[in-house]
Amino acid sequence: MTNIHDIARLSGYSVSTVSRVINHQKYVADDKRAKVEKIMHDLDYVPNRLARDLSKGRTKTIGVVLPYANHPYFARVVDGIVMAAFEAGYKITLLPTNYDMTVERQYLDQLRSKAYDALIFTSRSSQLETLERYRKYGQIVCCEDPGDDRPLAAAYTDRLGSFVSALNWAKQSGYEKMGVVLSRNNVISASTRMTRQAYERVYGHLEDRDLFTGAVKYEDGYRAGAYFAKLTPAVDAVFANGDDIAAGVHQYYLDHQLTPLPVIGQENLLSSRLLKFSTIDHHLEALGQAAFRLATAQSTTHELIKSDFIKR
Amino acid sequence: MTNIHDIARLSGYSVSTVSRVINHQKYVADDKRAKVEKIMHDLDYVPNRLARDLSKGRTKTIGVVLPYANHPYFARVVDGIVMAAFEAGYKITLLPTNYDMTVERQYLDQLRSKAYDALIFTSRSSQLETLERYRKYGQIVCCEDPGDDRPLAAAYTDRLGSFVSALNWAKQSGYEKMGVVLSRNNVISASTRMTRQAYERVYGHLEDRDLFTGAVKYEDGYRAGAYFAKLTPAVDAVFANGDDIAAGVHQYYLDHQLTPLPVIGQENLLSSRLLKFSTIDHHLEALGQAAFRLATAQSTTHELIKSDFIKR
DNA sequence: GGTTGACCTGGTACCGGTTTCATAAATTAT
DNA sequence: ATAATTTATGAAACCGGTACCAGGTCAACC
Repeated sequence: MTNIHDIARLSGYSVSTVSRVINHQKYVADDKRAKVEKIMHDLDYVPNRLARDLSKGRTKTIGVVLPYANHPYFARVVDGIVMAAFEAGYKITLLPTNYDMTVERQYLDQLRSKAYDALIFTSRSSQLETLERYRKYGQIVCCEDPGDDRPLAAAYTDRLGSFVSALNWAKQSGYEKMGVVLSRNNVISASTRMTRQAYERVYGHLEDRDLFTGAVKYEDGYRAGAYFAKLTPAVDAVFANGDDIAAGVHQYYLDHQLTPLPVIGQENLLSSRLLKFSTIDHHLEALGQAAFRLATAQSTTHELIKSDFIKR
Repeated sequence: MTNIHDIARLSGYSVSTVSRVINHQKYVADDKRAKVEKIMHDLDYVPNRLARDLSKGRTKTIGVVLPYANHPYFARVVDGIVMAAFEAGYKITLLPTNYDMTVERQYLDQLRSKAYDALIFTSRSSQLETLERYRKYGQIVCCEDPGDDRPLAAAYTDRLGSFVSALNWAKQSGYEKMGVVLSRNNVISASTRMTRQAYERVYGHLEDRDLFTGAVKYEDGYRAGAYFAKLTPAVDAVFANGDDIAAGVHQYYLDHQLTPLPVIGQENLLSSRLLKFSTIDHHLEALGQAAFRLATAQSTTHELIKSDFIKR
């Protein structure tokens, strides 16, 4: 493989000069520049990116931590990140965790090892304190509100506000008893925390029996539908953590000739449009774009993306 | 930033020994190994990945070329790739092209510059010849059948076979006139080529007026629905290049109180299950996994993933 | 007792670039 | 005419590792 020294030797100039030509810097005589460029072209030479990155100490690569790739939420966020990164000439590496803290830690160590300039956590299993400890090795962006006193950059949607809007609307629509579907029932998940908080604000204490957890996709929603269909006292409507999950709940009732249960979903996916139920659009592409911007900045700014409640 | 030389100096041993400790090689005395490990730990040392990769000449990173990230087809393929890569300790970088050949060329040049060990083309705009020319700089996998005599690795679904099955079923079901929806109406797209081929085999010549092109998402399908609703002579059914697009066609007819038009989609997405129309499951995750395996091998093997036609 | 081979260690070239610094010539300013 | 810049170029250190090779110790084997 031909390298910069070969070009230097063959052209008769120094590597410094060749480097200047490669990087389009000034202070190279026109004739020499032309000659070096010709030789580079003739030898089919391309500078080695690794050597460059090592020398410069940055990779122009950002790692995106997510549980798994094939989920509408993450797909939309990633799309926003990838688009913004493309515009800015950055590369995006996907880092799946499957919610494994150990794996997350490995990615944080890769940040330490300079494999990425920054990490974006679209979801996390580790404590925020853990992320903060790695802050000194590179920029870290998380996609939730980490609280004011935390030295982390953050881009997040207005979960609490939009959840409260949605639930208020549900209450005013006459749904007295509201069921809830969540993914992870733990305190790490911002979505879970905000849902509970909004629920308490609007409906008061959330009874365990009105809550179905462990739902990440349509089939889980279908199972949730089966659960709620048998529940007494019955719920009047269900607030789910995603449109496809809400669609599952809805479809279970349809498939079993029950009176359709009103559902509220999230993300404004195709399923909510097809089945015409209300949803919250979190503008996840915008979230991704914001997250990318923060990843390339060095601040610890927080950026709020407004969500829209879509009544159907 | 502390490096291997610091560790060597502070421990009193050579960089060779430290390197051996880092890489868990034998031929290091236990006491020295312990001392070096302690110093590495105390100094919070992590070896620099870039330096390592440069020295080794490989990155354990694979670039995945796709038009854009937020599309169910690519999301599923990428998911398969990412999972397989995770298992194998590889990293995946997403390379969006927006169908721009110039951008594709840039990614090929990045392969040349050793930024990736391999490239997977889930879609392409360039000619196959172009990809072949870059084969010598690294492994290249494409997700379509490149033909037997081409020196490219390939993983692809049985498009032609499954399309013929689907269209045969449609014909036998009494749909005499079949409309078709496609994305790109050019010869580069394997999906387009195979659809036309299957159509000719089952229905004969595809009339231009029975073809709607430029469809990549639901809204496009809806527009296609509007087109077919006005078409005379009308079509009896529509074969679309994706479930969400088929859903759009279907939904247009529903929304306008027309007799629902039978549609056949692809990918077995949620929309086809909700609206209960037939579809083809191309097992895209399996496709992604196969593509990854080929990317890390050095062969130019072809791998066919069987598709399933799902009648509904 | 000498040869063999496993074990241990360090020196150093190498991967392929960037960047600082020194030097000198050509311009420009005073 | 001289001082101060600007332009042009190369030598060499540096980024932070890996890997080959040489050299030395020590037990086993013939």
